[in-house]
Amino acid sequence: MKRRPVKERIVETASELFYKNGYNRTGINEILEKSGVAKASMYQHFRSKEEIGVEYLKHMDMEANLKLTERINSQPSGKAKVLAIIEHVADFFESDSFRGCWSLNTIAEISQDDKLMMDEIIQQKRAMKAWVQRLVEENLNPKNSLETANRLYILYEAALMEARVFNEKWPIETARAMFQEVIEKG
Amino acid sequence: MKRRPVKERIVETASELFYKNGYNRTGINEILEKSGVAKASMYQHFRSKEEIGVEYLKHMDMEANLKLTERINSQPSGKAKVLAIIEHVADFFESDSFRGCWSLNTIAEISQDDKLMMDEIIQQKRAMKAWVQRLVEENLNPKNSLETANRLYILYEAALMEARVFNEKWPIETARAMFQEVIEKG
DNA sequence: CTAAAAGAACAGACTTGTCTGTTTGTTTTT
DNA sequence: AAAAACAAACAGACAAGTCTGTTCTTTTAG
Repeated sequence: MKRRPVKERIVETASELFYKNGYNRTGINEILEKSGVAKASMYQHFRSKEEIGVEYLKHMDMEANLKLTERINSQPSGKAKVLAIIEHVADFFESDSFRGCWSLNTIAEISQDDKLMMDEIIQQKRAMKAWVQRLVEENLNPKNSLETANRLYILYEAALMEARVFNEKWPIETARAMFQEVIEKG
Repeated sequence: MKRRPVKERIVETASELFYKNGYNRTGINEILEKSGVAKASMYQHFRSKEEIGVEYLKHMDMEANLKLTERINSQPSGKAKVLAIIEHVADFFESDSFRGCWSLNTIAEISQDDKLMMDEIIQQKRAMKAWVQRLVEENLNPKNSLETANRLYILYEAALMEARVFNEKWPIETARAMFQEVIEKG
């Protein structure tokens, strides 16, 4: 049986551990043990832990974007496609590994000087905000698409964050109700 | 000149450092240097770093609650008192040390097993949510005070979080606008 | 078809530094 | 003189990253 490439194994193992236990609380050695990769091999692919951290952020982002895309594609054009954002959060919450937003978790841990990771996080947040705005423009007819997108975006973020903090579902329900009103009025 | 009590000096120094640089990235020794306290003295007052962490959370909470109380008291009864919550966030954002919510920053860093700190954080969040609900009940006449409070609460949290992530003011403005609509409709 | 060469990946000891927390003993304050 | 605070060495765990050498797999050449 052939094992998967080293780089993939590292990123996947690191992603699990970073997301579950945090970036700072997860050591290189633990990642190496769990992924069955030798240290020297790892440092062939990554110059530093921070580089693995960036790949972790990208990996999580990609997976989430795939799922969100599916959710959106499964809906007819119009309001339903926008609402899919909140349904996506609800799905995410139901998964047993749910620990909120990887970006927000990570940003709280690292130094502002960790440029590589900071830039990736900000970029992901801006991309998500832009995505929401695109969805709004394509599926709603709001007077002010930026304002509408801003509202939906902070509701999305709040749902994700608060569901994690309380480990309860109500923030998602609350956000969903507000989402619907913003969409209706749009 | 008489110095302030050791315990206070530690909590205040730790609070600055924990909030600015993060809990995990701030070592005991740095706190001791900056506060001018000897290690042995410190361990007379605290059994562990985690205990200092709890005091940090309480300290930040108290300071913020004082300011929010002032803000609320300076407003006439009615909608203005509820809106004071968002004005409080705006104030907080303007302060140059602003780094978002200390609780949410900390929860991302620590293990779920750190009972002392986790409990303090959850308790603070529940207390804030209860405070919002009390304000709603005393100053508005909503059909459903819990639902209204939930909405205002997640908007408050979103404003705090997103203003920090982007280091931009728009999330607060967006939240303020939504706040007003929730209040009007209530 | 086989054997040598090359390139990955593996194993793990080691360096350097950081961290929390302990201990012992001295100085300051009250 | 008793209590509090100080100073500094120490212990032990753990971190990231380096280095040496071994094993396995694939490529290449005769």
